[in-house]
Amino acid sequence: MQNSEAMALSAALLAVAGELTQRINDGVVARGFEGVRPAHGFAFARLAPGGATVTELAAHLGVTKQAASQLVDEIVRKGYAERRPHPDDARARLVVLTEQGWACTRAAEEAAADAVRAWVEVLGEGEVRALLGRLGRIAPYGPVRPAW
Amino acid sequence: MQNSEAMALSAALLAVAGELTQRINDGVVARGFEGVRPAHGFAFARLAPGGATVTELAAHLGVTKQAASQLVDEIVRKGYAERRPHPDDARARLVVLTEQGWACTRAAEEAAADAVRAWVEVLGEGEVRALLGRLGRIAPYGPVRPAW
DNA sequence: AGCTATGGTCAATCTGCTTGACCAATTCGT
DNA sequence: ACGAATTGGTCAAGCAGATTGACCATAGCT
Repeated sequence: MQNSEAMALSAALLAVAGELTQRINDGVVARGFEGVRPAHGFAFARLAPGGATVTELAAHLGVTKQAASQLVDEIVRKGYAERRPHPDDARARLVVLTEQGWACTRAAEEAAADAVRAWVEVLGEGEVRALLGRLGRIAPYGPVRPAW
Repeated sequence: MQNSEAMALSAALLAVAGELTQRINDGVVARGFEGVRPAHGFAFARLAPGGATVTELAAHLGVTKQAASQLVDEIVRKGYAERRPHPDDARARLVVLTEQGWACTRAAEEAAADAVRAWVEVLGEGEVRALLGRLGRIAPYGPVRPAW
């Protein structure tokens, strides 16, 4: 495979990812959740199952814990999450989603589904599923980082 | 297609795109080009054919022309590009890559090819080409923006 | 008990980007 | 042809999100 093809693939991937992020965020805002940024969505995804500590969140987002702490301040101030005492560790605090935080997460899922629906219209459902399967096999572990 | 699947697809796409960006940038740095950020690569891509004005670059990157101008200052200072008078418009200046800028662009292509090669080993060349084809059909127009 | 590692915050600073003001050259309208 | 509006570009100030560094409280190990 030629270098230029690799570059074209990279460019297409980045363009699609950037567009998708934009669409999801716009969709969330359009559903009435103001003051949310894409990074918040990735935080919510980590908090959703059963909450997380600031340090865990920092690792998930690939930033310092100070930055994660600021982000938590922000989503707490906006009513999407709250800090609760950690059940097992008196040093730690468990950050959990509020009901509004859950609602915002559901809105993001709907927005993602809307965006993907546009792809299904172009490629067909089977192709999109195949895309998911292939991406899943090359997706890395490690923190979720901005695409640039 | 369920919302949760759309979310999984989005997450996989973002993860792959983020990882790819990281790898390309690391590869460029490893080839001896210091002080370059991913955004520079996208600027180089626009400048490569025959140069561009600051305003065109701003449109391509989806930022203000002031931000684009700063970025040009930076890559000029680092020796990757230079400002030349515009042949047709005395107000404008044409920003073109230097030889070092071209070398850096080639390094980025090689790094991209390295990253894609890892995918080929997992999926096979045919599948990767299919991926490129599918992404190409859903890739948007418009500026290249950070994935978040 | 003591020592070290870990979770978290406060404070200062940096970087990339935005808004706002402005100048020089071009293009448009009559 | 000539003044008005538009366009290309820079300067300056300020903001937002992140980083580094210092510090405290609790845990865990020996």
